Amino acid sequence: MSRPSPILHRDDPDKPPLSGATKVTREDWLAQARDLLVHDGVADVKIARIGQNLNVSRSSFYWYFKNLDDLLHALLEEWEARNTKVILRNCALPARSITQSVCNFFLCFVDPALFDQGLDFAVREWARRDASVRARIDEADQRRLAAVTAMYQRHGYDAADADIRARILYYMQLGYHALDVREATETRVGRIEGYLRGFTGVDPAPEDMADLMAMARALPDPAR
Amino acid sequence: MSRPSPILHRDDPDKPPLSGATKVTREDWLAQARDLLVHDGVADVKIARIGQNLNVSRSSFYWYFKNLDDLLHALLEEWEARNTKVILRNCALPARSITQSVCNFFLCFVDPALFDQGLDFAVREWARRDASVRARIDEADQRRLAAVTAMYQRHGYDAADADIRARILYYMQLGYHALDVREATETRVGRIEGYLRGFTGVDPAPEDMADLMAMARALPDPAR
DNA sequence: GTCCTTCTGGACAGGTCTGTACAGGAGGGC
DNA sequence: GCCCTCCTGTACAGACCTGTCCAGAAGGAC
Repeated sequence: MSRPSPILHRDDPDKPPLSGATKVTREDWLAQARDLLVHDGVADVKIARIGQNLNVSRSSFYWYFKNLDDLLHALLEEWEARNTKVILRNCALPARSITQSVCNFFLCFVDPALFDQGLDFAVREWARRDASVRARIDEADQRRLAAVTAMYQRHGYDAADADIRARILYYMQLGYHALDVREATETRVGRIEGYLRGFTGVDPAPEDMADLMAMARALPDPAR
Repeated sequence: MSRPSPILHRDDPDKPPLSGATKVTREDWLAQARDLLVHDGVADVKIARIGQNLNVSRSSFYWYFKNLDDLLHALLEEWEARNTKVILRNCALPARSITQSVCNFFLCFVDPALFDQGLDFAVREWARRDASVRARIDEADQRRLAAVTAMYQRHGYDAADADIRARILYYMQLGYHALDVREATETRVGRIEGYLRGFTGVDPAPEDMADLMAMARALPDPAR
């Protein structure tokens, strides 16, 4: 039931020691809150619970944040700054073929250090009951889709075709995560050539596949 | 902010009048709870709030249900009996071409009376923090994917190709809904030929497109 | 040492939610 | 009319969560 907590500032040897009566930092509160947001949903992000996880009383919270809304707003800023940026960057990466471009797109999602899928999904869920969050995620989706569409167009797809393919690729990637699919890397790699054909409409070039395989071998196994 | 509530038994002229001191039925409690589950998430399904919406006190709830868990469990049963069945049925429908089969698949999601997307999504969200729900949704996804795969295979796709295409189709459909996309029917219909080509790998036959267009015109506009 | 700033703990009031106990209202069968 | 069953309202105890107030602990500057 319990999962590994994010490392606290006070437990991290790489960070400067805390001075005074300080036990936790603003970042500690944020990290724990993000953890709760991702795993249990917005409704379960509670000051009391975060404080308990941090082993610190709630009054500490009110030193760093005005109230719960203030903290949630900060998490939203973080999400906005991070996830969309990664997709835009990877879609803009130079590539010798559409196959390689699509691989670049996939890379966002394969490396947990890049695109935070859990956070993205949690924010999406949050948006269902908060119109302002909804507006921000709509805008983010549009920017991401535009980037993917432009990627296809750079490889010669006409506007209409690029639009459709971008949607299939992006929606499918979200659906894949909506299912919370857990497959061994092996399984995923085995399927990928077929996916690539499906997404590009062309057979992947041998050199693209070779690059991909080399990359895949370097990745950790997400299945458990 | 407020949305139209489900029609209560007592307000529905088609249903038999309530007798005795009865003000609401078990189904009323369930319908309101489903509404909250879909729009606000499990965490916000509260007896107090449902009772308020029904204009009835909480003690009524405890007549029909043992406790909150009992009600949530009933919602889960309902979901399981409904959504998966529709997909299995539509995938098994006879069709003269893969294009028509894919259209049959789409039909599940286009008609809100068939597959309840909101409920499916809400259950998926719920599964993130409840292992038993997670197990049930995993099983449902497997059964659905198997049905889509079999559909492709019936039209001559080999096992590996059918598997990939089924996943692209199913994941993409979920992703589409994860985004909560709202497009005018016109827009969707305009894109559909491209989607069909993408999902089947073949050009849609004119007669299939004609059938599709006839059907599309009969549908209500989901955009607002 | 002394003061200052920064941060935390404990206590309090007020709100929401759950589950239980029990009295009573309103038809239906007789 | 009378009882019986079904259903609902009120009241209560207990859990949990929020936001505020204020005393005080623990380094840093001097």
